[in-house]
Amino acid sequence: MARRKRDEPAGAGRDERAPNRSADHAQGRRTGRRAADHGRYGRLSRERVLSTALELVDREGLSALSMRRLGSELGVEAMALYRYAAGKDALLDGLVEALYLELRERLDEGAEEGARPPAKGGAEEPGWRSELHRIARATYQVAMAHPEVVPLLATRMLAVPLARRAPAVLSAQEDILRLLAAAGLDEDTAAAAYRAVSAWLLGYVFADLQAMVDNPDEPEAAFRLGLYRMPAHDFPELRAITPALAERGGPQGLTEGLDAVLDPWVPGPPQD
Amino acid sequence: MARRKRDEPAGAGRDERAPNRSADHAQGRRTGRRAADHGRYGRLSRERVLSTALELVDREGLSALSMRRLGSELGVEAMALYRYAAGKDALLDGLVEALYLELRERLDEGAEEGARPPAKGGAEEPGWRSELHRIARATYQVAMAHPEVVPLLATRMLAVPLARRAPAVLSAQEDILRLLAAAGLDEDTAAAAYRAVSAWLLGYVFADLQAMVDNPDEPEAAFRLGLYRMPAHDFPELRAITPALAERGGPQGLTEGLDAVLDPWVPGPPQD
DNA sequence: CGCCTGAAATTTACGATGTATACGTACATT
DNA sequence: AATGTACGTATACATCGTAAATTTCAGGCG
Repeated sequence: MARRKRDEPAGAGRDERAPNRSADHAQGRRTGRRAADHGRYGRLSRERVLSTALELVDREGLSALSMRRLGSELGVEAMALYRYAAGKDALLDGLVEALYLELRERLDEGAEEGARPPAKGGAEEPGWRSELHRIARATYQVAMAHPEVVPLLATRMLAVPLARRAPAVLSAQEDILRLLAAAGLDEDTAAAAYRAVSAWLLGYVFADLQAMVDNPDEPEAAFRLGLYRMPAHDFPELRAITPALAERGGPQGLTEGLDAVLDPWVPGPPQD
Repeated sequence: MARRKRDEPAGAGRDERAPNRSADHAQGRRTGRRAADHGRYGRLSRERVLSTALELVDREGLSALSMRRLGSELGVEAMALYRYAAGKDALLDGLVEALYLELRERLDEGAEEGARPPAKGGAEEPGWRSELHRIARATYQVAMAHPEVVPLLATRMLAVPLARRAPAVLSAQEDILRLLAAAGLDEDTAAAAYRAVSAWLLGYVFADLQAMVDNPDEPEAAFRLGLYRMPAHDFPELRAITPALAERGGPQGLTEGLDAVLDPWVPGPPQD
């Protein structure tokens, strides 16, 4: 019962502080990397664990992510990872968090341009809608940059309750809610609109990533899509439209749909 | 090299024919169930495997589904399942297929009422929109009846290319496309509209199933949602709106949003 | 300097999982 | 009754997540 009194994992939970003291100094060099080596490239850290995991998943897919494999990728035994993520599930949640951190980065770096189109003529806020679009586009970009991680967005969203999500995740949701409030929506309407927005964002990303390609190396389009194996006369519409479905909707499809989805909830005209 | 010449798994692929000849007769009884017992309750079949798997997942969650566990649920060794599903992934695809079969059932049984509101006055088809709503509602019902399977809808959709999907899946998609064609959309518009519809359906279901409850047994609502663990002043909007978010949008939220999502693509007025 | 302490990473071990391969067995057809 | 074949079992293996104990390292203190 007197377990875990000392030797507690440092940042296994959602603790923000990094467990390495001098973050980037290539330390452990003093001894000339003699024994045990402490990982291939200096000490471990939650950040290093997560970013390496993200690279691995991007490169080889979700199923390639195992504790041992990630460990070896970091030059470390599997069990060493348990200091930085409480378990595999926590690691996956960490990947989701990493995506949201990247989203935040993307949003921040794109923030210093055309600071404010200083309110046209009416009493309408001009800012909130374009801000929402900006968020949507950035979300789309992040998702397309890490398609292998996208399933986790759905999976973990159904697994970890809102209140337990990483701050990076919550803050993205808070951003959207703030914009909806700026649009003048009262609390109940904002809740409905928020659900619509998040449903659309997620659904659109999934729809756009939908696996269409059956045989990637085939030069002929129809064969690439595997059309020949679709029962020809049973699904004529589907067969006819598959090539068009294989194109991506892109970010503008996202923002257009976003306006449409928002339309029932906001007072003003949708676009102009 | 000369492997698998005989003894091929019968229906492991997407083969439709059932491998048992007399489907429901409680066969194998002639010998008085002497030796080996052939499973606890008569022979195996793809249908039995899938429906048992579905029950198991509904009851204990996706992570409870393992080959051995499902085997023992059927009174059979794990390897026996490989005659009916080529592997675990194929089994998961089978679960998705089962959901679509249930969708089909639900649609068929609800079909014999108010056969046709016989075209009001104009040249507009009145039927396609309400049919789409019907499909949406049925989809919602199926998803809510099997929430543990819903993640698979996303996961497998990104994993198996359209042309390889089960007929039950394809036919559901074909249905939607047929309705869009009936609405007068040309091919390209129909493709865009179809993407919007499927994105919305999927996203809405996910949004509505989003895990909000942190501590189910708590009588106080705020505690049940885990609000106390959400950094209070960092996410004020989110915190204020969480209780409203905990309510489900329900099927009417789905159909309303569906109309909104469709609005940019269809010619006529949205509702009337 | 050498020791000590707590943190970081390793070692070892266990049970569970997916599945390849080989084998048995019962049934339907002849 | 013989036989071929569909169906299920038996055995085995590599890999997985992770609990527990152990070793190794870094740095503050005498």
